[in-house]
Order: sequence, then structure tokens, then C-alpha cells
Amino acid sequence: MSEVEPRTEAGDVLTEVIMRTFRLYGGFLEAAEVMTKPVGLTAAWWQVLGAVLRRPLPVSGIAREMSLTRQSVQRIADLLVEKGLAEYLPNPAHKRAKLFRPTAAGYEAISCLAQAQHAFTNRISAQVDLDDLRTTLRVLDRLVAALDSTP
Amino acid sequence: MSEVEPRTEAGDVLTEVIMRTFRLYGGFLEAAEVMTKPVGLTAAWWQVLGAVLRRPLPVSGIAREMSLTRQSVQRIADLLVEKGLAEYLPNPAHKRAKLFRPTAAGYEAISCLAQAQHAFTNRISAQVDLDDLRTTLRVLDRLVAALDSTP
DNA sequence: GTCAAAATGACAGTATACTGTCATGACGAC
DNA sequence: GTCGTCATGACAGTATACTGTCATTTTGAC
Repeated sequence: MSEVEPRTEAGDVLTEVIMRTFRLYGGFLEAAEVMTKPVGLTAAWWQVLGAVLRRPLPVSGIAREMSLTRQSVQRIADLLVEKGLAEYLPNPAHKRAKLFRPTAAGYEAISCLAQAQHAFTNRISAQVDLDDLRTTLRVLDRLVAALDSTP
Repeated sequence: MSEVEPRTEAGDVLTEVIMRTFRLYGGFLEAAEVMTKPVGLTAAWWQVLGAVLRRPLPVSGIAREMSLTRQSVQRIADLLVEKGLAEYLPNPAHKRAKLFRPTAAGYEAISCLAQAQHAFTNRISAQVDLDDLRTTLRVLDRLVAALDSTP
């Protein structure tokens, strides 16, 4: 039997952080569903639409930006087009990779959501210390980087 | 047109924290899949087995503890029993709610995973400041509480 | 210019977790 | 003890994201 590597104190804390991350993921996702429901969207649709607010992108580009698979984004994008919230444009630079962007209805839905999102984040963030929240963001950024650097 | 509520500075930071939370969820989940694969488990199985290491629980009790639905946990639990990693015991206190617990094989799989998990959390947590990590845990706890208190 | 490699979309299949519904067991008010 | 309510498991259906595979388009090495 080989030696058992003990967990460092930092490792213990990180383990707790990971468990909270899972809880928060579920909680934030649920909050997003609650916000999007009245507008006729879902959290996933919101996320995809939000990625092309500033400029059109091909589906594969959205996927890269969001760290999702092409296939997942493609499915949502097709649904959004079907619902009239987004559209495909011919891409002069690439015959297959059409450009994806919101329609006027899509932009309107997103602006309604911005309202709800502001109210939500303002309310929740008021319950924590701002400097601590900044520290948290910095730590999470470091953790994302640490995960990406060692796949 | 009604007034547009602006996002506070804390709200802005929280928005960034939420996006990192989604990224980290994906990253940690992937890391868990990598760790569980050699042992013949999945991340979800690991989580369910881990909930009954110390004492048996009925499926609905596990679900409550993990903030998941009964149905999701039931499906995993049945799979674990099918694979011989866990078993159902008669519950003297409740005829329907059988008690769920790991078998010897289940405990062995979990102890293998503990090894990989320790190495992982030790390595990742070494890249952040310990006090900052503690602050992060405290903030995440507050956020979980804030979400739970206003459904 | 040619051709291999990578990118892209399309299609199929799987895992996870959710909601909704129903029947049955447990529990408390009375 | 009875009855209404809640808890629990079972079953069905949906949403999201994943992997794998294939054909087509683009890109880059030569």
C-alpha cells in the first residue's frame, strides 16, 4: 500500500469552495430561469443571445467564447431563430459558417432581462462586503486559470 | 417607459463572480470526471456515494442534503446498486424509504478517489493565497444563504 | 496549384437534472 | 380509529450539454 497524500489546509478550504461552487451554480441557474421565464426565454437562450449583442458571430465562435461545444450552441441558436429572436446572415468570409445575431425582438427581450438582472445582482451583492467580493472574484479568476493551465 | 435601475458597483462585481462560477462549475466537473473515470465511476455517482459514507440514508434524504431532486438521486442510486457499489437496506422506521449505503466495493472506489482528490485540491489551492481563499469561502457561503433566503 | 489538416455544420446517441403525475406508506389532528 | 396531508418511490417526458461520426469548406504547408 502506497503512502496516502494528506490534504493541505488550503486543499481543505478549496474542497469546501468547490462544494459551494456547485450549490451556487444551481442557485444562479435557477434565478436565471425565474428571470427569463416571463420573457419567454430560458437561461441557456439568454446566454447565447448575450454573446452576440455587440457583433454577430458564427455558432462555432460563440461556442469557443463560452467554452461550450459547437453542438450545444447550435441547438440553442436554431431554436432562437425558430422563435424569431435571432437570425442567420450570410458570411462573406465563410460559406458554411453563417453569422448569428439577435433580431429586434431578441434585443428587446435582452433589455427586459437586463432590468431583472440588475435588480437581482444589486440585491444579492448588497449582502456581502464589497472588498471581500472583489477578493472572491480575483480568487475565482486564479482558479479558472489554474484549471485551464493543467488539463 | 419606467426608470432603468442601474447596477451598483457590487452588482457589477457579482455579475463577474457569477460568470466565473459557471466556468468553474464546468471546470471542476470535468476534473471530477477525469478523476472518476479510472475507477469506473462518474462525478454524479461519486457525489451520491460520498453522501452516505458516514451513515446510510434514504434516497429522499440524500436529495435533500445535496439540494437535488429525489428523482435524480434515485436514478444514480439504482445504477450504483446495479454496479454493486451500493445496496439498499430495509428501513425499520419506514417501509418504503429503504436505506442506501455503499458496499465494500463502493468504499474502496471512494478511497481511491480520495487520493486523486487530495492531489488535485492541493495542487490547485497552492496557486492562491490561503487567506484570500478563506475569504472566498466565506463570501460564497453568504451568497448561498442569500439565494436560499429569497427564493 | 495540390493536398493534408483543421474548422464547421449536421446527425445520432448518452448522461445529468429537471418537472409533472400517480399510488402507496407515514403521520398528525380530531 | 379515521381521515386529510405530507413523504416517498415509480414512471414518463423535457432541457441542457456532452461525445462521436461524417461530409463539406477553409486553411496552410509544400
